Amino acid sequence: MSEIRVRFAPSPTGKVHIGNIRAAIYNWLFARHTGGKFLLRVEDTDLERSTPEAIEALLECMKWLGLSYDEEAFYQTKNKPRHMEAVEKLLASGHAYKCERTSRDGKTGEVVMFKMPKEGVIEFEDIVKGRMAKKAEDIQDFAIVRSDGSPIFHIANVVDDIDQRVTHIIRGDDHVENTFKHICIFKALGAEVPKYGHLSMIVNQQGKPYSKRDGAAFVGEFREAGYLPEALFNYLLLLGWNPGDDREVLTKEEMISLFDLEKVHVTAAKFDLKKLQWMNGEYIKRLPEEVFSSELVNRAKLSGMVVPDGFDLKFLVSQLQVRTKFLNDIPSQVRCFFSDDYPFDEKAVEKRLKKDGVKALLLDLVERFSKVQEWKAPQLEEVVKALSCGNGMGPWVHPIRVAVSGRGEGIGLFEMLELLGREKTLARLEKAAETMAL
RNA sequence: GGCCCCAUCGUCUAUCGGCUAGGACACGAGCUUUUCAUGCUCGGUAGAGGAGUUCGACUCUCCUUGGGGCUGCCA
Repeated sequence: MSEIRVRFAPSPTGKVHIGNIRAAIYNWLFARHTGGKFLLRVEDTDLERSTPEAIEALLECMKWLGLSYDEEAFYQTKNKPRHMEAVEKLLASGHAYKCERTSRDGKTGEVVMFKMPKEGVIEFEDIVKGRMAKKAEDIQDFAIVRSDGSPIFHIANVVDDIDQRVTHIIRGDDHVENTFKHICIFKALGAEVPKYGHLSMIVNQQGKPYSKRDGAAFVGEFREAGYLPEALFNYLLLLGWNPGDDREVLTKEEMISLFDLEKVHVTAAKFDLKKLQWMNGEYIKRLPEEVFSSELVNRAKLSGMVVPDGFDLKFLVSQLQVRTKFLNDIPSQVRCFFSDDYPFDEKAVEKRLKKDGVKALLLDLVERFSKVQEWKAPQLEEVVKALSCGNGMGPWVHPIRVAVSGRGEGIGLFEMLELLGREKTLARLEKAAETMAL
């Protein structure tokens, strides 16, 4: 058995759809699992959209997800001579013919048509869908060369697959019907027909193909929203495949060794953002502390913040990492630590500070906190505990939090105060008492 | 219209004829006697409908219904 070779063949349009990248993921895993080659073919025949920028974006996206490809990237436009060579061959052997035609959008001219067999059944064993069959008579002859002389997808795709010696074509479900046509081209060209595996589509809640109207649909958008590539990769993989047991968060090694194309689902899967979000949180939790830490510093910097001298970053990280679902949430979570210019959440202020007695309470706390010997979370907690007389600390905790951080949520309150330090804490409590509390 | 494909909790799914139908997300309740989380415990919700094959069907067959794909000088 010869080497397994699969390919990912996107048209670079600037944005990579999640359905498309899932096909790439499956191809990649299949290649890595079998020890075969994962090839990249850029189907750049649409000169309008296939700009260098679009190609760059595509490569960047694959790199981000860790979809490393073998050999050199193959550019479809560069293979045009071979496409036309194949067309000549088909013309010569009677598998194709020229004919005058008018296209849907009114173009008239001579095109080359592929001649479908008029009888018999075209069949193939789809690795994910099983036996597929279609009567040849149900498929019309179809164009393979435009009136302007350029080769059409069907012929280009098949010839490229022959030239790249692709053994397994793993692609979206929307290509099943094309497969019957393509098989005929392979045969007419005297080439070996590759194996096929068609992947179901990712659909929205209504069961329609998932598109940008349904939310983030392109890889770049998930990246910008603060998703980790590993989380997106893992989630997309699970949309139509599972290892056969209850494991869901998998390492790349596990994915590679467990992946089985035959166990990929035939049915369309609905995209569930909530589960992806959960998955992302799982990956953030698993991030090495120093990686999360530098990510935090970077994002703070990008938002115009600097870590103050002597700040206990490690402590902040330990508190923040478990509760971060999106890397993008980091700036708003750390602002109150790195800057005195932090925004106040209207609702939180209204609910916690604009209440009778809060002003007196905050001033009282300033008194009590200023007497604390050691500025550490447990000691600070003692102060509030004493005030609450063993009842819930809620009435004290909430106003303090809003006063010192501007928000109704965040890391543990006393850890927060410890990180802020005595000086800032007291100043902020006082200021809130003066300016906002009743 | 024609052709092809599909059908288990709200969602992703396990089950390759023996099921008291399991897990995860989401949701609800509780605990961790401070928020928000994390963690843990508990809970509800599923086999589209109808025939058949079989001792036995969610699993096999057929029909109905529902959904999707394709039907381009797009890819």
